[in-house]
Amino acid sequence: MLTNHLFTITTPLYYVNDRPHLGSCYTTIACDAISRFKRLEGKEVIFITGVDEHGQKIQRTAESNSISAEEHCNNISSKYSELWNTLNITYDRFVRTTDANHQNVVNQFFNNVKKSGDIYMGNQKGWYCVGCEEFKDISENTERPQCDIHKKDLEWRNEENLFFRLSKYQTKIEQLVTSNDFIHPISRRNEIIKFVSKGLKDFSISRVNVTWGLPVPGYDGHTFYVWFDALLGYLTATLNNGGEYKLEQLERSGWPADLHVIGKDILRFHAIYWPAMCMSAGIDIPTRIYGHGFLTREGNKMGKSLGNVLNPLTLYELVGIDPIRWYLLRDINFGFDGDFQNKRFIDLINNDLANTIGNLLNRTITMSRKWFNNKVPIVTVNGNELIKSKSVHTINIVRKELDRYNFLKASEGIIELAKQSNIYLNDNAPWVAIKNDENYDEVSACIYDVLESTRIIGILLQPLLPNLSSIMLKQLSYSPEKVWANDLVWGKLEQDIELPTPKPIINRLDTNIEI
RNA sequence: GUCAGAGUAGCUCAGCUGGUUAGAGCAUCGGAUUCAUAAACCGAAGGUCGGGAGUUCAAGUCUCCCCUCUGACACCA
Repeated sequence: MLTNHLFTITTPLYYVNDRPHLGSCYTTIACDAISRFKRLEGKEVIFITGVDEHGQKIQRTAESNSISAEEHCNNISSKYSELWNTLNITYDRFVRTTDANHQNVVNQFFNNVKKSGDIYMGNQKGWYCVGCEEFKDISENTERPQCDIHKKDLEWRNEENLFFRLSKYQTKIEQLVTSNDFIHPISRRNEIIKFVSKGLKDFSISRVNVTWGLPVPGYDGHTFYVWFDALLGYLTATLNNGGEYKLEQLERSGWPADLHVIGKDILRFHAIYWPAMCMSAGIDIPTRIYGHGFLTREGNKMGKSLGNVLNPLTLYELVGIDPIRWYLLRDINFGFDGDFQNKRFIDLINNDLANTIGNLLNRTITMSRKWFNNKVPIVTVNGNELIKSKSVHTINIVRKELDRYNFLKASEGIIELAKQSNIYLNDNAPWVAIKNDENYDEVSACIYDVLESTRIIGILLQPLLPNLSSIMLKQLSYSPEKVWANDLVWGKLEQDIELPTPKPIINRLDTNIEI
């Protein structure tokens, strides 16, 4: 397999403690946009997503709902896959850490790491919060410490755990994280560099009191802790291509991942633990880690306690997929935090999609049909070069920015072309010119130019708004190819072909709706 | 607490190595138009650039102090 034609991208494996929220949607939609872009650029993409299903927290949630952990995981996992299907996410693999094959991969990986001499038995002791399920960094001499979050007394625990020798990889990890392209965005890279420079400590990879997890081979009572379970899901998913689940098969299956897209909260584990683990297991390390920001709502954190969590499914049923994607991709600077604002959401959709782009398509097709026998005009004179050169310019910008995962800049470029096209129409006023027969050829050229720039807008929107894009192109009687290089050429719209009656490509949102 | 980043029009942000009247989009108001989803187009208003001091012929842009916010500071799925 020609690996340079492959592009492997992953979302995090979402923890199935609760149903999916807008944050996981954001990550997944970003990955979807990247995947679609890469495919359009001619790559063969392996788009991996999935769920992380083990751990005490899940066990406990299941218990509180009086169902088995398996049942709980099945419920929530299907909520995820169903949501991705509803949102038309083009994922190729959906991995569950409860898959039998996953255990197989985990065992192989663990054995490799063990052979490298990087596993040892140690003691994990400290103040432990049952609610948080973690050890707190509080001095041993503290009397009756409490958990800040749960306001409960902490328990002193001294637990036998297996450890991974992360400290051994200090130098290699330092080199890795300081290299230019490994961690994005740069602000986060600096945090990681600083963290690593303070010295890496070994970390525990097993738990003794958690039954809902994968057993560690050779160590009775131990189950793998999250990082030696969940992260390996990427490998399991990569190997899920009809072949054998052998680590030796990874390289010809699309590993290493070209891009792990994750939330900033788990950056350290992906940028430090994970590559060190891969080095130890003798497999290639991923090429790039991209930590994106979090979403707030009207300036506040989204959370159950505030009762302001935005349910993606509700939002979808209210406005459809295009507004959601447009808002997340065009308004949030990928890599930074974003704020979801009701008013801004509505303004953005109505302005960009309905008014600027939608109306451009509508008015241009209407004119073309009205004056050219329901068809695309036949051009006999050269049009103004302005819109053509503007289009070519926009194509370059959008491709360049998408290649950097800068959806915001790419979107702005597209909007700019739509604005220029609207201005071009207003400046040339073909509806005035057409009243004089002498201008017929000139008007043909003008309308064709704008139909063409609108087609290019439709093509460029494919990775960002696949649904809206396809509606636009259908109205322009244009069928795009799988790879967009040939579509992104001026003059591809056939002349003298029928144009159907245009319909609004998206309805304006009522400015009074509450999301 | 320590370190890092940020505080510029109502909102979201641009403003590279200091240099003429501080920019954009959205929101607001006005004009004009009708091909179009009362859309597009043109224009106006709107900022003592967090506060204070300093360097300089000149500071949003450099230095110092203060205030506010965000993030990191190891086991947070």
